[in-house]
Amino acid sequence: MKTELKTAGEYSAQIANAIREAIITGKLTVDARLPSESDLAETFGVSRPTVREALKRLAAQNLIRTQRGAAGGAFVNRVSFEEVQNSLVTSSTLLLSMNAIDFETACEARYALERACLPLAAERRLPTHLAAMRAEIARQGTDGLDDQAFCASDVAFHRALVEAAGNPILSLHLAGAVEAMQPLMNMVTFRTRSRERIIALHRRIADAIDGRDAGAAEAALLELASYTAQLGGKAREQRAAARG
Amino acid sequence: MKTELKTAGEYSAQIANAIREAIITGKLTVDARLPSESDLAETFGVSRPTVREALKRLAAQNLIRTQRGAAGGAFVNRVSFEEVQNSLVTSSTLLLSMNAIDFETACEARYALERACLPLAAERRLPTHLAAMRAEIARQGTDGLDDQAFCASDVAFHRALVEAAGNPILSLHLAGAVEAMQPLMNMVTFRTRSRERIIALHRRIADAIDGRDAGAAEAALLELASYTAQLGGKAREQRAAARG
DNA sequence: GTTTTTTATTTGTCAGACATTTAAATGTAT
DNA sequence: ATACATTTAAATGTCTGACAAATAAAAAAC
Repeated sequence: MKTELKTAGEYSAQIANAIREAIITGKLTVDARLPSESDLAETFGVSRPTVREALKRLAAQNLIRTQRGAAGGAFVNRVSFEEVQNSLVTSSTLLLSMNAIDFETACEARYALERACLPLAAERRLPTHLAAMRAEIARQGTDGLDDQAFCASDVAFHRALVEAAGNPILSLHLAGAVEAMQPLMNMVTFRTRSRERIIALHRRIADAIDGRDAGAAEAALLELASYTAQLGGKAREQRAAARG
Repeated sequence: MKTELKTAGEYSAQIANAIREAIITGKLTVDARLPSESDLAETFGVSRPTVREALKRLAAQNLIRTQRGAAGGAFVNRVSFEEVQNSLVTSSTLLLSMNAIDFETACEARYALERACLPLAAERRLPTHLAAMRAEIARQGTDGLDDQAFCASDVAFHRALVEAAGNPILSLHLAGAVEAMQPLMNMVTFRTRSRERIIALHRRIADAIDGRDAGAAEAALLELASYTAQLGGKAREQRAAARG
C-alpha cells in the first residue's frame, strides 16, 4: 500500500483509489482485513476522519464491509452478482431518466439482449424455468390486474426466460436492462386486446423454448419487440396530444 | 428530505440512502444544489463529519459532485454513460476474478451479447465504424505485437463493431462485458497461426457488416466464439499441466 | 469445566477549530 | 463608466481530541 499522497487536495479520494487498486490487482484478497483506521491514518499521514471518508467511498461500492468490536475492522467483500446487478439497475435507471433516452432505444437494447439468450435458453431450459414462465403467463391473464402489476409479471416472465440460458453474466446484464426500463414501461397503458396479444406471444415463446426451437422463439420475440415499440409510440403520441 | 433517522446506528448510510432516494425519485434534479454540510447536519441532527461520510458515499457512486468555495457545495450529477460503464467494468472485473467464473461462461456471454448487435450494426454502420474495424485488423497483423497488445486491439475491434449498432445502451453492456473479460483473455497466448485465423474471421465480420449481411456476420462471429473458447480451453489445460 | 466479568480493541459519532478555495462584493485607478 | 485589484464571506477539506458502543478475547468467579 502506498504511503505517499500527492500534494493536491482530495486525500480521501486518493486513499480510496489506492485501496481500490490493491483490491482489483489482488494485493488484497477476499475477506482480508484492512489495517485499522488509526493505522491507515498513520500510514497515509492523514487524520482518521479522512481515512473514514475514503472507507465510506469503498463501502458505497460494496468493495468492503466494516465490523465493529475488538476483532472488527474493514474487510474486503466478495463482490456478488446480486450487488453488481442492483447497482447496475440503479445506475441504468438514472441514466435513462436523466438523459432522456427514448423508449425505442431502450426497447431495442432490451430485446436485442434478450434475443441473445434464446439459443442458450432453448438448449438448457429446465422444468423450473418453463414452470416459472407459464406461471407468469397465467398471472398476466388474470382479471383486474392493473398495468403496473402486468408490467411486473412481464419482467418476471422475461427474467425466467433469461435464467433459462444458465449464464449468470448474461442474467446480470439482462436483468439490469429490463429492470431499468420498468419506469418507461409503466408509462404504457395495456388495454385488454394488447394484453391478449402479448400473452399469446409469451405463450409462443414459452412453447418454442419448451420444444427447443430457438428459431421460433426468435421470431416470436421479434414480433413482441416490434409490438412493444408500437405501443410505446402510441403512448408517446397520446401524451403529446394531451399536452397540445 | 426526511429529518428523522432510526435509532439504530449507521447514520451516514441512512443519510446517504435518503438523499439517494430523493435523487432517484426526482425530488432532487440534475445540477440541483444540496444544502451545505452544516445545514444537512442540523437537518438530520448529526455532526458534520457524519454528513460528510454520507456525501462521500454518494460521490463514490457518481451521484453528486462537490465544489469548494463561496458558491460551492454538493450538486446532483448528471449520470453519464461513461461513468456507468466504468463502474460496470470495475464491478464485472472483480466479479469474474473473485467468483472464479470460468472462461467458457464469460466467453459465451460476451459473444451472445455481441451477436445481439450484429443485425443493428449491419443496418446502421457508418464509414467511420468500418474504418475503425479495418484499422484494428491491420494492427492485429503487425509483426512483433505482444499478446496483450493483440488483445487490446481485439477489444477495440469489437468495440467498433458494437458502436456501429448505434445504441448507447447496448454499447454500455457490451463494453462492460468485453473489457471485464480482458484479464481472462490476457491469460491466453496467441500463436501466429491462431492470430491469422482470428484476423481472417475479423475480416469476414467486417466484410459482412460492410455488405449489410447480418447472417454472414453471425456465422463468422459464431466461428470466432467457438475458436476463442477452444483457445481458452487449451490455455487452461496448459496451466493445469504446469501445476501438475 | 463452565459461566460471568473484565478488558482491550475497533468502529461510530461528536465538537470545535483551522486551512483552502472560490465567487461575489468592494474599492481604486484609468 | 469601465477595467482591474483587493477584500470578504461562504463553503468544502482537514485536523485534533474525545467519548460512546460493540465485540471478541482474556481473566475471574463459581
